[in-house]
Amino acid sequence: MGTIKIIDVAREAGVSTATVSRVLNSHANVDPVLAGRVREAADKLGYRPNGIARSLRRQSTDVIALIISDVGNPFFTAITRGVEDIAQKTGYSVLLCNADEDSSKEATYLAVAEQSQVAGVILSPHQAGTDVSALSRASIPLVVIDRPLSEAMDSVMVHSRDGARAATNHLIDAGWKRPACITGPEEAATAQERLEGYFQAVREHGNLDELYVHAPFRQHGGLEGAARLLDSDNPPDALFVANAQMALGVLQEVKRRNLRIGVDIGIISFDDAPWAQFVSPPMSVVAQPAYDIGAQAAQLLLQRVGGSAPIEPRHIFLSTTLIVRESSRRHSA
Amino acid sequence: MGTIKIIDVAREAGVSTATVSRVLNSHANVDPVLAGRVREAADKLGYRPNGIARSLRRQSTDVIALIISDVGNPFFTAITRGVEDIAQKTGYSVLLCNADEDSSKEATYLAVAEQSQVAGVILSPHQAGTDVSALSRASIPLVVIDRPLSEAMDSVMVHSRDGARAATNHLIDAGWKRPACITGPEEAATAQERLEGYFQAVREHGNLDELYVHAPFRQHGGLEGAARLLDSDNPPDALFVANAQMALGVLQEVKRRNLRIGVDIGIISFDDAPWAQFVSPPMSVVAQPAYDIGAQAAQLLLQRVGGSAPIEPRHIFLSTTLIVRESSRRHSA
DNA sequence: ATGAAAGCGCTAACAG
DNA sequence: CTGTTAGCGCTTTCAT
Repeated sequence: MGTIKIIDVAREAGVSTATVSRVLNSHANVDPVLAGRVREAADKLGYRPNGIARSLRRQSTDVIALIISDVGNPFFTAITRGVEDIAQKTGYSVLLCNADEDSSKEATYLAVAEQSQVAGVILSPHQAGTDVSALSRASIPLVVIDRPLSEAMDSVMVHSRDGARAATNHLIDAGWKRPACITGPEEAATAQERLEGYFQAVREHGNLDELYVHAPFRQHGGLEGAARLLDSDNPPDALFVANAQMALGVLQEVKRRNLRIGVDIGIISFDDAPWAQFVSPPMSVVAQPAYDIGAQAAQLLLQRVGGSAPIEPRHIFLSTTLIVRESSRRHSA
Repeated sequence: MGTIKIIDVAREAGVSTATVSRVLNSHANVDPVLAGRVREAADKLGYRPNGIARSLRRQSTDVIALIISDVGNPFFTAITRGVEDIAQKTGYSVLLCNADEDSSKEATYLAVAEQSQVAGVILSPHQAGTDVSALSRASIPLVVIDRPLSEAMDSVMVHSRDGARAATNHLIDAGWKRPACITGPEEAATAQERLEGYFQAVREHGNLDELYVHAPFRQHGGLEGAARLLDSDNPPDALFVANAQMALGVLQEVKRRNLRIGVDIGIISFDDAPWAQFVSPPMSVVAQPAYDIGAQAAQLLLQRVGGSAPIEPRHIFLSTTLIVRESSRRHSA
């Protein structure tokens, strides 16, 4: 049973393929009678349009690709919702690609996006150097989120550095004496920015050591980072952690060492994960407006797709919010 | 600057398009010299294959679609990793689609999958009645996960009922007198199964009331479910919660009411989310082998895609693991 | 081993 | 308002 194509419908309805195409795409100027016959025929035969052929001909599709760094990170899934909500309103489907903090997977998805001629892509680049030239050559609009790209592009970013600085300052104000920073891998711009924010705060307070480690943006990264820091000669008494997944690892290691959070050690992390207020003690965090990042990025992208956007790249910056809960407070033992 | 196509490369290299195609697809029997010229030309012109055209001609693609019920649910993101790891090994890309517990979004993605002729799809159907006939008509292999479909299909499922029964029994054995169940929406088979498991346990113990509510598989669902149950005349003293996101909502409501977990109320939930051991007190759970579900599903699918699968649908059943932590233990006040 | 040429299924000029 | 037809860019027989 070969698939039914437009010509089969045409024959069944006694019209030309052009007419079939017209009614199926609800073009104007089609005799209602013929239209009826066509729809009937299509129904009867169970005709299903071939999207590939259509795309090839039209040179366009109505899907956008969202390439995120890690599906396991609630920050990115929240972004996803923002993108989906906006895209759906406009009739676009969003295909999610999990680059998994891996440049080669990212490159694969970028290639898939390019070769399947998606209408546009939203990307959180693994590194600033990520090569997106294929997209521009194919004139596929791109908006960059979370991490900047060396090339100028529409983007929506967060003032990570300020958030990190605020977090660290909060730790110091709360009475902790040796705050340290567990940040992401060196190649990640957000990791650097958060580290810089930490540096700023520490320097503002003078005579404080700069204590930090780089580690993967994952639970095990947080665990390892905490272990390294805590094993050092003059260990920190407070930790600023660069993302929620790492924070879980930190919790794990802190628990293993039987350290009392709020007494032996203070903790604050980036990202207000759904669980943050339920861990013990409730985790203080620097919340990012994840949903908005997604929504705004989608808006920017859809404007470009629709052609209603200026030539120059636009940059949107969003701010973080410091949410103080318990893990960062200091109580004497 | 029109896009470079295969014929441009052919001209540049002084060969036919057929030859270009052959070297680019590393077919055998190509003169190394010509092959070199072709590659050089392609490089020089910056040729990028058009995947759409290729797919149209080949009538196939190398991407599989994974349609999940909710990206925000760590259970599904863990499945995603399993699928990705297997797919990648075989050279397939996986496109993730978030149906968001919504039949119409699900239908949209099913249509996208069909029309873009993905090699196969892995789906966690929103309802048993989800219409996948379009896929079969297009002979796109499908494997169903998590929730069954009325049609016979390759599937990988979990013995939810047994897990639920074990969880409830554990609650009873721990000394709780009025265990209740907060399960998902009625249309979700997993919600029903978990409820049935709860019923089984309760009935095995005789003279226990059957206390339960249906609610969305989300945090707010858990919150609302807990509120309704706790507001009833003769409220439960223990809660079996049907998924991790709901459990967060339960925690929220329980906290709001200042109920002491382990004293005033016992809790156990489905799914061992990354945060489960860090909430206060550590959450007892029924763990599902999420990664394996994904990996096995991908294996099943890839066999069909490769044609190396029997005609009859295969069904894989995986078991849950009861992990007792603190939230389900009972201490006198 | 290479090239010519026929489409894959659809849409959009262009004619009528 | 409808039909004819020329491709979209690529792969793959079929000849040579």
